[in-house]
Amino acid sequence: MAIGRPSPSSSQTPDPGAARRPSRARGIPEATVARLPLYLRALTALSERSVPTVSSEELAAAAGVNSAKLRKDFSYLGSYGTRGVGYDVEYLVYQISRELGLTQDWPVVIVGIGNLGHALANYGGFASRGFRVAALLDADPNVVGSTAAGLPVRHMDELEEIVATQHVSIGVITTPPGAAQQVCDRLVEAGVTSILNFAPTVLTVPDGVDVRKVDLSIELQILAFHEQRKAGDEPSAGDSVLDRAPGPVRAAAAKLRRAAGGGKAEQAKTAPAKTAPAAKGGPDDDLSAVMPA
Amino acid sequence: MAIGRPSPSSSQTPDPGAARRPSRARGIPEATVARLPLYLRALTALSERSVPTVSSEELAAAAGVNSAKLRKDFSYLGSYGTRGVGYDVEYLVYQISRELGLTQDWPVVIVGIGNLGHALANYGGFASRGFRVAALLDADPNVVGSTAAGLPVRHMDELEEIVATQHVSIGVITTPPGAAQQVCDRLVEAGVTSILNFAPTVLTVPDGVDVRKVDLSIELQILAFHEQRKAGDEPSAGDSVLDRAPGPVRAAAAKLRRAAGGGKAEQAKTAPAKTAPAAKGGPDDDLSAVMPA
DNA sequence: TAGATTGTTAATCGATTAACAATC
DNA sequence: TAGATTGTTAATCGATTAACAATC
Repeated sequence: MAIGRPSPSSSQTPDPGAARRPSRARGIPEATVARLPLYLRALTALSERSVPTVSSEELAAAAGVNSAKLRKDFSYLGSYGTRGVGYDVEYLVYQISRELGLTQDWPVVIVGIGNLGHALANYGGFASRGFRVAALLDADPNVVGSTAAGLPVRHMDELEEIVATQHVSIGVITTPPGAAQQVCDRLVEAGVTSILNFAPTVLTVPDGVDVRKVDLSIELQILAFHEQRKAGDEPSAGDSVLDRAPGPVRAAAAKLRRAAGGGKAEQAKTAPAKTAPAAKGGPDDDLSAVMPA
Repeated sequence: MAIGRPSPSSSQTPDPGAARRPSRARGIPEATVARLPLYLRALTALSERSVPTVSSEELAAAAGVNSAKLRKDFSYLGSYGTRGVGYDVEYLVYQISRELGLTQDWPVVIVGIGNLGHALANYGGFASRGFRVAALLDADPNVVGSTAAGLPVRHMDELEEIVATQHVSIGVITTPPGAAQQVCDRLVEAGVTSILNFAPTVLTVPDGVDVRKVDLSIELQILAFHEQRKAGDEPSAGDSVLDRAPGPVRAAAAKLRRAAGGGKAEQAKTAPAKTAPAAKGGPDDDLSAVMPA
């Protein structure tokens, strides 16, 4: 039960782009890339406090990782530290910023200005690091024309022109799930090659387009999984004696359950009736009939 | 870490293995747990279309993963498929739901009712799968008393009572970063053991408490990293000939740069002047002086 | 039965970590 | 110099994937 579970990729993105990209751009591992923003944030805080240098130990603590990992991560960027001394804060801020591409301007469009779109438009961290909201877009005539975060909401029809003239390469999708793929297609068609998806849908994109997703409900479900196991009386699924039984016993047990037909539905009271071919027992079935006492 | 909440699954069979179970709950890999919600979503869609069975190939496509991975994932749960046929949709929906703990009710508190808190309170996916907003909380007297998503915003002072009486074990933090750790401490003290953090801060929690974070600005920075490399005109950092040079050459180059003192600032125009001890050149320095043509 | 598809194996790949030589 | 701390190595761990025997 690791504390923090600073989820190497809280990103929760199975990185759809990674497969076809020259495996790892520049040889920097994805896991390392995902941590660079964390280091940068910690370094920025140190910088604001005018701290001149920091050791891997201190910086790692601030970023919530261990120091060996941090040093390994930095080793992919180059040798930016000084043995016996540590890292120069300002210098490292600059190097990581540059590595992440934050020394340039990234115009972004947000599509779907509902509650979440509003929240994102107002998000301070947006503008802070090179990202700039180029436009807010919505398909709903009732929303178009209103303002959010001081910007007018424009109609989807303007998408192509905005992307082209403002050189937008990053799009944020905050539409309802039903509209997400369609919006995604249109963004890609217009020239956007990186998409941050807040809609709970799997997006299909052509090669060369990166998608990352942020999914509240998935995060909550992962928490629930672990929470369920803290409570003490865990469901026994998959942890029954069956799991530790030798192969032949398991096979025999499965066969018996199949023959019996309805054992599972009995035990798991709210389970749907099993009518289809896959009606096999899971490992949490009552196996008292076939297991030695 | 044990908290006083009703046993979530008291109807389950006793678990003889619980006592000696290793830390990783049930031996299901984290990566697999993180994908279960994805499978569940795809299965739910199939269920709504009354599709009775699905093959690993079809389901994998719908979830955006490859089928070998899906079958491996499912193998951790048990044998819920039928060779030659596939998986029973309804049955699998139930099994995964139960595995994730979604067959029980999860009351959740949201702390910090700004734009994002509002958005989350209104988020449909929240209620859909066992999660229920038990309370909205804020410290600002101007916000307290207003309503969001039909619920009254209550004062932080009520936190402890709400958590205790409603058996809340999951908290969502949508406060400004400066308040996040303090709010987190208070949630933990009150008995919350799972936290979903939207504030851009690293939270420190005691053992037994899980934290997951959702961080827009980190996601954007990761996209920017990859985007930068698509553009074609990559910065040369870390990709210079130096990286491919043999050790001795690198060492010599570093030494020379150190002696020269200001080489880097020249080349990287916006780099901060290097004044501190760690003022070494990075791999993108101009090395023409020491590298063979 | 013949065809289809699962569940599992084993090879591979990538990420983490402790330890320590290099070196400031 | 002596102490401190990096950068790197190597061991380990965990995740992915293709392939295929088992079996419906």
